[in-house]
Amino acid sequence: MKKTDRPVIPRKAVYRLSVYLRCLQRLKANGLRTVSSEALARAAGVKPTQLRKDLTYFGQFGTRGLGYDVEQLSAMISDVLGTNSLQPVILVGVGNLGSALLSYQGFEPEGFEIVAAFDADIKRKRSTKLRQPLYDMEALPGFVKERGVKMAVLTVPVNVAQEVTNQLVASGISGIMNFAPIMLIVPEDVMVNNVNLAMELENLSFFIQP
Amino acid sequence: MKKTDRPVIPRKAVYRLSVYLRCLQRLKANGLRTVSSEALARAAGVKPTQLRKDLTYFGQFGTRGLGYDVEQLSAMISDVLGTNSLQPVILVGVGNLGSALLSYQGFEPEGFEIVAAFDADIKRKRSTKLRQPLYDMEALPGFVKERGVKMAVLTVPVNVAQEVTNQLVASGISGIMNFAPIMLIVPEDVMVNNVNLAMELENLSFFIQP
DNA sequence: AAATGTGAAGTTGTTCACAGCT
DNA sequence: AGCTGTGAACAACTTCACATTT
Repeated sequence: MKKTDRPVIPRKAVYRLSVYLRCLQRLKANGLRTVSSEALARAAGVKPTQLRKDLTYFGQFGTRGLGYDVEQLSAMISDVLGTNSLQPVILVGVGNLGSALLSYQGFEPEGFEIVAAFDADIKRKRSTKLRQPLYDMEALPGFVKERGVKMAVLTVPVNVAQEVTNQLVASGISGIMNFAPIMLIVPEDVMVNNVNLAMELENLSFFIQP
Repeated sequence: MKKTDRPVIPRKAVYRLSVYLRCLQRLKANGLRTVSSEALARAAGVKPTQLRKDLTYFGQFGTRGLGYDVEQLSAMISDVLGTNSLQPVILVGVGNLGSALLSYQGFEPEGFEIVAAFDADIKRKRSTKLRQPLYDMEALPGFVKERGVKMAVLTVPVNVAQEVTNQLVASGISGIMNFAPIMLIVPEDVMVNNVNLAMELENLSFFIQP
């Protein structure tokens, strides 16, 4: 049986769902009750037809002649994305970037909470004052199982990234946001999202060249 | 005249170039001199044909029957990406995420240096000890011109993101790495790369749902 | 009349198959 | 013989055109 029981949905469409959700939140804050695909698409920076097509992957939510109910559409997107309830996330690798992300407070409002940090050498890292508890790697499997954590932020050095990933997978983690510049090898049912800030800059660098 | 005098290159191909470069650096560190498209592709997590196709956008760099020269291919990619020399980058918006990125030391080895930070209210932000000088927004145009800065990291609150973007563009910035969850409106010759960490988590969240 | 939902057409990006070097 | 380079086939994604609903 394939992983894709879900009617095949383009990954890009799911990304845009996140964008739409943010736009809807702003509209809601401005007191708007309904919005047309044209208006929402403009706010999201896409074509109206794309917005409508994206939504049809998940059902029908609009009213012809009228548009979409802001509240209702927000709710449905949150529901689809699984961000209706605060989801616990762990962070592994409390180095430079890791500590930076631990002190970043932008996840909570979006439905994610970094509930704990893990590192191979917790003594050396104690200096930094963190909001989250910091544990040794061996505490990982227990913590993940007990708290039912599904997602992890991986900010370890590249040379140990695969090894740590194996531990994460063995502990039951099924989603990894990977900051190490390496293609992690994971089982089919585990999802990896690669994020590389330097790479984003390189990409910019290329496209702005004279 | 179109912006695309450059033979149209898929943006994704440029991203992959960054991936290849990192793989090549590891190979070089391991003492390898040449590499086949198959080996490099495996390391990068893509198909060999895709790697070869990507490279042909920029020229011919391999030797048939032999493969690619690691050193030479690295050099050509760095050159294409414009990361041969250290590029100065500024950061605007020294809030939570902004300070986190300022303390992140992962850019320098990749060819980028955050040379200064800017904020609308530098007095309130003085508390944090930064490696980089912190200036008021009004110092921006002068600094950018004087130092020839081309790229900026934008980490201001979403409600002022567009306004600050306009200032950046007016000052001569042509590449923006935008962390605010909003589609910035910029002239055609300015490039924006959107990065949203919460969105990456949402995306993960969707795909790992049972 | 206004705006959604959607099959079909069009576009872009990926993979194949094999010709062409070394 | 081995491996790259590439036109052609294929697949994925986007846009169009318009039927459909309120």
